[in-house]
Amino acid sequence: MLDFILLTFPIYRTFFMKIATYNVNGVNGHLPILLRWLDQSAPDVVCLQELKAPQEKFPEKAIQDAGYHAIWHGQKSWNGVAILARSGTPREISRALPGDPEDLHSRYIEAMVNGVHIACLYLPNGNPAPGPKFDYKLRWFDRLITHAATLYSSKEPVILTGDYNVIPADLDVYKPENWTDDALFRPEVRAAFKKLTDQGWTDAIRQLHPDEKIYTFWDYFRNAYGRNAGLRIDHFLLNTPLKKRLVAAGVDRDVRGWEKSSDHAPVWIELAD
DNA sequence: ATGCCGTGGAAACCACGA
Repeated sequence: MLDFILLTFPIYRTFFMKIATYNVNGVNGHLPILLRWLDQSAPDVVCLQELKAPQEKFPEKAIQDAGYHAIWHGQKSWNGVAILARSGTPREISRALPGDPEDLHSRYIEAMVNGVHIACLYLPNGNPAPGPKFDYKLRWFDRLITHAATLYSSKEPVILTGDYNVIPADLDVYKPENWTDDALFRPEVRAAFKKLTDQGWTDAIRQLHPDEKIYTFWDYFRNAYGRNAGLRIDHFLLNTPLKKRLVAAGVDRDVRGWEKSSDHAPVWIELAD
């Protein structure tokens, strides 16, 4: 009943902040999808990954016209992350994950938005494993764990969100036995995710939906979406001050079914003010 | 089980994604 009231009368929605993460798989290639989703879902804050655009080719005007201020860290061809906010330009804190000045991938951006400290991340895929790409993934994960410990101890509201390229548990993959050797599911990677969450972070989706099969990614081929052969790899981690404010979390699953969609679907949470 | 699809950039194929 409370849900009915809150969702039915728009005025009540203003008491909540809706924050989303979306791996767009090409911010220009999938711009129409992004704009359609922004219009329909109207999140207050959005973290984007896989812009696949250099700094100067981010579609700033279209994003502005949709009602969002943005900061972004682009890169030619690959990676690229952004934070969008309705309320004003996010106050940027960092655009690199500390710990390796040699790492030039655009996979991390951090900002203050509406009093919340938000880290938007795109963790390396890591395939094939084993190999140099998998090593890079594990090193990147180590740096994230180190930095997350610092953020966690700050006591201010903190969100770590984005595409983690991690399947945390059997429940998060349509057929676990097919993924045992994959860089998204290997024991080292799941252990790293556990080490991170053991700092005290709350996995928002699992907090509110502990037993539900929920996916955020479906492969483009083999009719993966039609068969619901998906993975849950896009996550929201919240620190203790925000855990108490978490009122809803979900996946805009239908977006993945739109013509010319990204292979990921947007994930969102709602926080009480 | 598999890059069978899709993006971006360079070159009319290749790297990369998960």
